[in-house]
Formats: sequence, structure tokens, C-alpha cells
Amino acid sequence: MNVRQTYHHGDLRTALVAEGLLKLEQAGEGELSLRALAKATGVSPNAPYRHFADKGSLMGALAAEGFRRFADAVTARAEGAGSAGLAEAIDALRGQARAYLVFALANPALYRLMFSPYGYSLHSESCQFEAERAFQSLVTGVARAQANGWKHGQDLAPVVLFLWSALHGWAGLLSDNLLPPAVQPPELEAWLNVMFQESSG
Amino acid sequence: MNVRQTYHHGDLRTALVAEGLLKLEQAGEGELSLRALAKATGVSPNAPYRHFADKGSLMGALAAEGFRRFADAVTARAEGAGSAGLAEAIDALRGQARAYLVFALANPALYRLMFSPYGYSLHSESCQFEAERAFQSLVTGVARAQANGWKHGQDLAPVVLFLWSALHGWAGLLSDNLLPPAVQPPELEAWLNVMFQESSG
DNA sequence: CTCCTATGTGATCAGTGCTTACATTACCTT
DNA sequence: AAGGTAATGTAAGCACTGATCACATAGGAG
Repeated sequence: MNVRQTYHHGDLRTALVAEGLLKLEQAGEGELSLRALAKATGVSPNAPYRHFADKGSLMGALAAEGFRRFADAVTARAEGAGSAGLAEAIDALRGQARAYLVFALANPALYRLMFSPYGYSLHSESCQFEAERAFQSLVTGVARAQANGWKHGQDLAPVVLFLWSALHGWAGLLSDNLLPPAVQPPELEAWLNVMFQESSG
Repeated sequence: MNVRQTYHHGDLRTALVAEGLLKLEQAGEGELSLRALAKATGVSPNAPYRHFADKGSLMGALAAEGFRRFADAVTARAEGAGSAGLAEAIDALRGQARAYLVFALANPALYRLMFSPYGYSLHSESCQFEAERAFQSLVTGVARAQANGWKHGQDLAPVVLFLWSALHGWAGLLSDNLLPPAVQPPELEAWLNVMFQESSG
């Protein structure tokens, strides 16, 4: 919203992305408009078109930045783990799952943008790359846990995708406020227990 | 798109909902427009406003119909099951899960509409009622399985919500085409196995 | 038959993404 | 340093959207 003296902005592209990430989470939720974004960066309604082919392309850039942070968050948790044993492997995996959900719930609008027809599928191979990175991190985590006996005897792929489904679903249900009003959402750890705790307790 | 002779339509409200459900799945995906819907039912651009307060209200009606069918599908599977034993209880629950996913993948756009800020949270307590019905059906299914030893020793609520998360997440990942291109989605039954098959195989 | 009200129409508004034509200026070559 | 060119910004305007207003029609209660 800052007024600018020079005719040229200087670094409009980054300004748009920054402002976009900001506006995304605060306020609206209700669709981020290109014009509003332009006005917020103090520039004419269609200046953005000099830096992005269309709105989807801008959204793709936002999503790409989201995926970058997301992949960082999920991957960071996986680093430390050696291949010590079942408990350690599951702890590491559980840490990744926790990081996933914490990220999603801390940035609900961004997360929604990332996992929408925008961002991922269509535009920006940067999205694809970072998403792949996060995904592979999960794969390694699951593989290690499985090598230590967890969910033994099942194919790797279904287990990974099941875990991912659960995370993605829970993130969506919570951040989109989809639970029936009467239902009290369980604690994160209680929810994780269902995934990682062996059946009889 | 049928041309109408009479000034009054007759039953515009139902026609709009019917046409809406149709148009939702076919073609676009890209946001169903009120005006297009009006034109499709052969009526002036804002005739719909005589029957719905705003667009969200119409979407809410579509979602409500969706939830009705959805709840039917999920509930139907639960009926037959007596309280015979673990295997039967899990089979029944697994049937419900299967019905959930089959519905979601058969009506991706409708499912997306149902679980979006439209429909559920905001408008139409009919949505809430039907959603609650489906949810309760899951609760009973899980409770029965748990009474027979499945996921024994864990609180009911987290288990139900975990199951729901997994279903919701998988439905979303598949119907929104969110899997990395390289990843081959597993068969439905293989995916279900991760949820319902005890660990060592 | 008469009127009232439910329903449908037409005109218009503000807001959106996007395109085409034009203005300004940063920078690279000479 | 001068000049030309491409990058960047502006202005006007298109087609579309949801929404509101005043008005037209007609179906049914009295």
C-alpha cells in the first residue's frame, strides 16, 4: 500500500508474491483478486501482467513458495534419524507427520492454495519439484519404519499414500472447518496415535 | 435449455437444482455460473434470485442434495451387519469406507462442493443434518469394530476422525489429481488394507 | 371479476480477469 | 556522453460475473 515516487517499481514481482502471501492468510480467504493485489503494492491494475502470464501463474508462484517452506518443514524432521530401530524410525516418521499438520494448520489458506487445481497440477514445475521433495521425504520415512517392522508385509506405495491421505484429509477437515459443530476435534497427538500406535493397548 | 412458452416456469427451483447437479459434474469444473444455469433452464439471468437468496444459497441446495445421496450410500452399507464378530464388524466398516470413496470418485465436483466453505458450514441446515447422519453412521461402524477388538484401547473419537480424515484425504488427492505424475495410485482395496489389515502380514 | 402476491424480465452497477494501445525509463551499445 | 531498444508501467475498454432495482405477468383467493 506504500506510495511510490518512481515510475518503475523496482522489484514488483517479489513484492507481488510477498504481498500475496500476506493477503492470502489474513482477511478475505475469499479469493485473492489480482486488482486488489496490484493496488496493495501501489501499482496499476494490470502491471502484474508484465511479470505473470495470468492469475493462475501468480497463484502458482505463491503455491511454489508454499511448497518450498512445506518441503523444508517436512524434510527437516527426517534428517536426524539414523536407522536405529523401530521406535526411533516411527518417532522420526511421526515427527514428519506432525510437521506436516503444524504447517497446514498454521497456513490454512496457503495450504489450500497449494493443494488446489492451481499451483500443483497446472502451473509451475517448481511446485512439482518441491512437492516431490516433500513426498520423497515421506517415502523414505515410511520405508525406514517399514524396514523395522511397521506395517510389515504391505506394499510401500499404498502405505505411503494412506499416510499422506490421512494427513491431507485431517488438514483439510480442520482448516476448512468441516467438522460437525458438535464434534470436538481430538488433540494432535491422540490423532497421531491412531496411525502409529499398534492395535492392542 | 428447453424453450418455454408460458411466462412462469412451473417449478424453477427444482429445475435449477437438477440442472445444477448435471452441469456441476460435466464440463467446466470451473465454477458453475448463476447466469449460465439460468440460461440452461431457459429463464432470465436473475430469475434464480426469486428462489435463492444468493449464489451460495443455491450451491447450498446442491450440496444438500449431495449430502443426502452421500449419507444414503454410506449408511446403506452399515445396515446389514449384525454384531457377529471382529471380521464381520470390520467387513461392514470397510464396506462403508468403500462406499464413501466410490461416491466421492463418482461425483468429484459434487463432493468438492459439499466439502467446501459453501454447502456445509454456511448455508442450509439440511447439509448439516445429512452430514451428521453420514458421520454417525461411521461412528457406529467404528464403535462396533472397536467393541470387537479393533483399535482396542484407543478413544472412539480420534479413531473415527482418523478414518474420516483418511477417506476425505484420499478422495481429495484422487479427484483433484494431486498425486505427483510419477506416482501410480494403488488399487482401492490395497489402500483399504492399510487401514484395516493388522500390522504383520 | 378483482386484486394481491408469487414469479419472471430488463436495465444497470460494481467487481473480476484479460487484451490492446500507449507512456516512461533503465540499460546497453556505440 | 548520446541514442535506441526492450523492459516495465499506465489507460481504456472488453466480456463476464453476482447482485439490486423497478417493472411485467399471471394464477388463485376473496
